[in-house]
Formats: sequence, structure tokens, C-alpha cells
Amino acid sequence: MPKISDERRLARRQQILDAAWRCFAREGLHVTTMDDIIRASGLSAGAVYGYFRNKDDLILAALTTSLAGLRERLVPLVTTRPLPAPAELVGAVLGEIAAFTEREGFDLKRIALLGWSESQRNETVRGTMAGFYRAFREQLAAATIVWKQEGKLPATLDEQAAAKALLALILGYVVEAAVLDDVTPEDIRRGVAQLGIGSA
Amino acid sequence: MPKISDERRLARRQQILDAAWRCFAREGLHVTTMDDIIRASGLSAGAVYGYFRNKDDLILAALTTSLAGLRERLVPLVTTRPLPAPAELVGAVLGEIAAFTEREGFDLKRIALLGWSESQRNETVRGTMAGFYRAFREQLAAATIVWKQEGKLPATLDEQAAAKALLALILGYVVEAAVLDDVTPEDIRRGVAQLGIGSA
DNA sequence: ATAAAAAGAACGATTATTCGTTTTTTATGG
DNA sequence: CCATAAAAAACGAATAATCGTTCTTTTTAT
Repeated sequence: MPKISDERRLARRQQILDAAWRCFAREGLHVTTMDDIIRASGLSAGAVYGYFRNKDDLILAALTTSLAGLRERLVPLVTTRPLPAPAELVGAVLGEIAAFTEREGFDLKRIALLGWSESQRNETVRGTMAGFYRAFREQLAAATIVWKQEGKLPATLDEQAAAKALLALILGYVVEAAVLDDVTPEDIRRGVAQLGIGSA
Repeated sequence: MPKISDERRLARRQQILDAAWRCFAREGLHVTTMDDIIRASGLSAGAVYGYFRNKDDLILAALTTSLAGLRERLVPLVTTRPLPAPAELVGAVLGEIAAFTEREGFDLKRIALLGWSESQRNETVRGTMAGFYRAFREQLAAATIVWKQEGKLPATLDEQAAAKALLALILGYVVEAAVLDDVTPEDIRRGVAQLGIGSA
């Protein structure tokens, strides 16, 4: 059976995904044409369609692999014990996001913005993204419970509300960094610390 | 001179803009076709092109009018004196955003997500959006100076960093509300207050 | 009455996807 | 270890559908 090796097949797939990321980051999900991605990948139309059923499939794969890569990096940070103080955890998470999204020639943070937009019109994308962020927010809620137990936060604290605020801070950093391009993780960490988060 | 009255002309323009908002919120900037907007507006192609040079012009107008409407509502909130406490100000701003973006049949918050995405590929859009958010952030920085003077925040506080964190919180709420759809302004206000922002 | 505004059919350009052909990969027998 | 045949993979021109925009004609407001 003359079939391509799994290793080779996976490499080709990643090659196409890389090309898609670059194109999407430059022109967005729907202005990018299949021909853009095909040329950027160095392959042919037939080859690309051998790995992805259609453009929607490619979009979904580009978004979910980026989300999965980020999760792999973020989960250890928020589940490690002992837990750093709130401002330090936020700073660490943002630092990891900045490091993960920095790529050769483009910024993967842009893919996040595109994913949020796409989630407003594509039910499958919305489900995937909502699931990811909800799970991450649960881990933030677990962290606030730990802080509460350690006496770093008041015992009356509503951990769901606190987790929602922490997630907003993190998502907002991504927007601010992508649109204004003058914000560092350290800026936010210092801002949060000075505003007194986790100091009560 | 048989020319349409200014009043009538402005009403027609708004009619097209409303249609564009609805279409954009439903399908995004680039999946929405001119024909979608034309049909939604109840006018003809020729009429729409009489009010907007082309699709890019219509996109820019849809984004900037939405931004301008929001600024009109937000500026009084952050420039009023005496200033509410940080958590209360954040809550008030988010409440105003929620009220302003709630529309018949769609959520204007979606337009913000689309604008952020578009700013990554359109220099004109990026300039407009960056200008808006930078100006708003300056007002937040001014607010932190006031809090500092009132002794509500430490005198050593870096107001730029604090303003960046506050803006992240606000932008992040928009993302979280649009994607997860389970966050209220009150959630964030409580979360921020309980995390101790502005309590040092 | 007249000039602007609205209408909507028509056009040229572009798009995602397919499919017949060519090239490449790999399991197998010498 | 190497040559080879079979089958998958890659190629890329062709296709059918769709899009933004224009332009001539008709309607409408003043």
C-alpha cells in the first residue's frame, strides 16, 4: 500500500496551517482567498483540498490549533501550586500569551480577534471558542478559591464574578495589544497591582 | 433646485447605516454582500451608491458612527466630578456600553469585534480605532490621577499602566459578553470590587 | 418643469472547488 | 540492497457561481 507516512502527512498539514495563519493574520478570514493560502503553502489546490475539505474546515482548524497550543501553555500556569498573587498570575498569563503569539512575520494574537468575530456567525466556531474560554475561566475561579483560603482575598468573595473580571482583563490585553500596540504584560501587571487587586 | 432636503438625505443615510449594522452583525464585514445591505435597506443599488462611494466607505462609516455614538455616551461618565470609586466607574462604563449596544434584533458589541479585526488589515480603520481608544485611555489616566489626589490610590501609582489595565478590563468585557454571553456589567463591577481594585 | 434621486439590469472580475493528468512514494520480490 | 509496480498524492487548468460596481432609464421632489 503506497500511502504517505503519518509523519509526512502531519508535516504537510502543518505546512498548510502555517500558510493559513500567515494569510489570515494579514488579511482576515474572509478576504484571504484559497489561492492566497495555496500559494503561501507552496502546494497546489488539489493538495490543499486533500488535507482540508473546504475553506470553512481550514478556518476551523486554524482557530482550534491555535487555541489548543495556547491552552497547553496556559494550563500549567493557573494550576500550579502554590499560586502566585493575583497580579503576578495575570502578568505570567499575559507574558505566556505574548511569547506564544509572537511569530516570524506575524502576530498570532490577530487570529484570536478573527476567531471572536467568526464566532458571531459560525455556530461551530462559537461552540469551540466558548468551551475553551469557559474552561479557562473555571480554572481562574478555582484560583480565586485558593486565594480566598489563603486569606489573600475576602471570604465573602464571589469567585465566579472575580473569574469573569480576571478573564476580561486577559482578553482585553489581547485587544489592546493588537489594536493599540503599546501595551506589555508588565504594564498590565503593574497596573493591576497598583490598583490594588488581590491586596484586600 | 429640486434637491432632496438635508433632513431627508440624513434619514436615508441612517437607514442604510442601520441596514449595514444589521447585516454586519449577522455575517461580518466581508461575508456581507452589498446586495445584502441593499435589500436590508429597502433601497436600490443605485441609491446606496449615491450615499456611499463603495463598500469600504460603508464599512468605515458603520464603524466610525458606532464609535462616535459610544464616545458621546462614555465621555460624560469619565469626566464627571466628583469621580465614583474605580469599581463603580468601571461598572458605570460597562453599563453604558451594554445599554448603547443593545439593539432591536442584534447586538452592536459585535461591530466592535469586527472593527478590531478590520483594523489589522485596513490602515484607515486602525488609525480611527486607535485614536478613539487612546483618547479614552487618556481620560482613564486622568481619572486615576484624581483618585491619587483623593488618596484612594497610592501616590506612587503609574497612571499610564493603571489606565491600560482599566481599558483592558473594559475591552475584555465586550469580548466576554459577545463570545460567552453570560457576563453582566454588574458581574465585572463586583469582581473588580472584591478583587480590591481601588481599595489600597 | 426640471434636475436630482432611485431603480435595477448588466458587466467584468474574482472566487471556491473539481477533476483528468502527471508525479511521487513505498511495499515487495529478486 | 535495489529496482519496480501499483496506488496514492500532487498538480493545475477549467468551471460555475457570485460579487462589487456602473450606467441607462424611470420616478420623484421641489
